[in-house]
Amino acid sequence: MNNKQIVAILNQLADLMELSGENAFKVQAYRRAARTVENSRTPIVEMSDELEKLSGIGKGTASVIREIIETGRLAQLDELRQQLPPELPDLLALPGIGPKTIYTLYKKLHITNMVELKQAAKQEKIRSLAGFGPKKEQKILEAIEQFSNRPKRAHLHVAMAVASAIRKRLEGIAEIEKIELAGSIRRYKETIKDIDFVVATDHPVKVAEQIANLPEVIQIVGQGETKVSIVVDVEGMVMGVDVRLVTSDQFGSALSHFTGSKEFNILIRQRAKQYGWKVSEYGIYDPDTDQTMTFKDEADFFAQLELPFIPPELREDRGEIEKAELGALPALIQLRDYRGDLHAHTLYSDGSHSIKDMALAAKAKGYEYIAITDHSQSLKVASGLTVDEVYEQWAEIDQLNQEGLGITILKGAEVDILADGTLDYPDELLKQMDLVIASVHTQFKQDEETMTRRIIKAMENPYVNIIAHPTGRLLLRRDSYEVNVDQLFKAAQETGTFLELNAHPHRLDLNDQLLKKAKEEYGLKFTINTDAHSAEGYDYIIYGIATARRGWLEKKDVINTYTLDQLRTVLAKN
DNA sequence: GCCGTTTTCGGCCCGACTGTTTTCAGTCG
Repeated sequence: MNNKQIVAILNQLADLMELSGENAFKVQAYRRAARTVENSRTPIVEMSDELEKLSGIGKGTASVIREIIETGRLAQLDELRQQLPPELPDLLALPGIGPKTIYTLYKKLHITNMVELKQAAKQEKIRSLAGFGPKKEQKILEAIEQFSNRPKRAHLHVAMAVASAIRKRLEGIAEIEKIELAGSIRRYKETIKDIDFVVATDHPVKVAEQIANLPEVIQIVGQGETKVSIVVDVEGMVMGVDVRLVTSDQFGSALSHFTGSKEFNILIRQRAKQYGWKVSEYGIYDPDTDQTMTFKDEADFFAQLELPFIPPELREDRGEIEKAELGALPALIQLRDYRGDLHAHTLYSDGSHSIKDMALAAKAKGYEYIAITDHSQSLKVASGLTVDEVYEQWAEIDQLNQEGLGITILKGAEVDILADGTLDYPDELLKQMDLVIASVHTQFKQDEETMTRRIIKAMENPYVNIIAHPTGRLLLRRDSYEVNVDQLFKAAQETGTFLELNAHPHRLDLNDQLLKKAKEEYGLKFTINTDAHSAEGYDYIIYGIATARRGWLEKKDVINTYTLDQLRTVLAKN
């Protein structure tokens, strides 16, 4: 029973309790406990005796968790499952429909799934219930309609593209004084549901009207004096956008409020409470003086609570407030610290530019070095290189380095880790490379033990420097393969292997939480690479840096910040 | 169910918006 499984059971319990009309705070307590387990450094199984020490876990939840650990199930949950129709929780996914509504519909009209709900709404059975009316009924029908074709979560780079198009529009509205991105996109979360902006203006109604009339708008979800919610279509990318309208005096507190995360905001409010104050998007209210303090800048808002500026990427309730209080926030890595990309493909395999073009593009970014790492021979779909082709490529690299392009090109390869953990090139070839990346591209379905052993075996090869995209996930498309990350991190530590943070917005692998864990518990160093398949691919580095920051990484944790000499030293593994 | 520099009871983050209501409940972020 791992932490993830325990989290899933606790959350299911919370969902079902909520649906059966249970006290909302009780539900919240289980959700909070689930969160604590999720963020726990050690496997919960190993600390069964001291569960009550964890914040948010008391006697009740502790015994629930113990039951899960010992029996693998939870009687309370099984009971709720018996009482409630199995498809009822699915209805929670409908926008605008919450647990209270679902519970009432179930109790009064015996609605148990989406089909029955649609039928009841169409037959106008819902409007007669107390607290319901024709509009609510209509909303339910629309929610079901939109459910299948509403905007889904988007990859970060897609959301960024939409955001920048909308930002340009906002910049054209005369009454707007200041614009800032907020919400999860400002925190660089790996996928984005909708885009938040905070805008300063003295004419909110006028501004709201102009925003609602932008050419990209395909739906107006809501429009008030403080907020416009729209759905936009930017070159086929459909996303929800919320624009919050405040005065420039309120901008600082509003920006913090709408940047979140939700959990971070709760901690901020609790902190304000210690001073006897109340925090809202409009400022900090002091009941003693009946005054609301306002803040033009976010930093001033934090300062009022005796906190330094906390970078948005850290605002996730992972200990950042505690560290900020002590003045011990990490000095997060920045884009300007980055000296070169160590994972790039060319025309030799499945890239779309030549070695020279890739090198010159890297130079144009201000890089000092770049590693060419095309695929290895068995990966036929990506035109992996035979041994002979590798030698050909090296001749070209030698030639270019001799010509002197103003950037050093390193000889490398992204070598497949075969199903049994052996590598796709002989050691004789690997040992001549400046750096060797190893990665899994096949046989994703292996069980955890096999997969873990497979990757560790590759790390044990004396010539392997880097494991690329270590968990193999594809965001919004494919879960990571089964692998024991603790064993992986331990092996990386013992063999001196660097784990990659793959910056491609479909991957971002390792993710933020694993980076933090690997750094804090195993003291690992990392490499951030874009896995560029074209010159434009280098641009994704911003997502790699942002994810590293979310993982609390500093300059010293990332070998791409090293000078060429320092880099060569750490790559000379043996 | 959790928690305590307001400490073992009575709170639990706060406000906007919507739809149902003549004062509020549900949902969302």
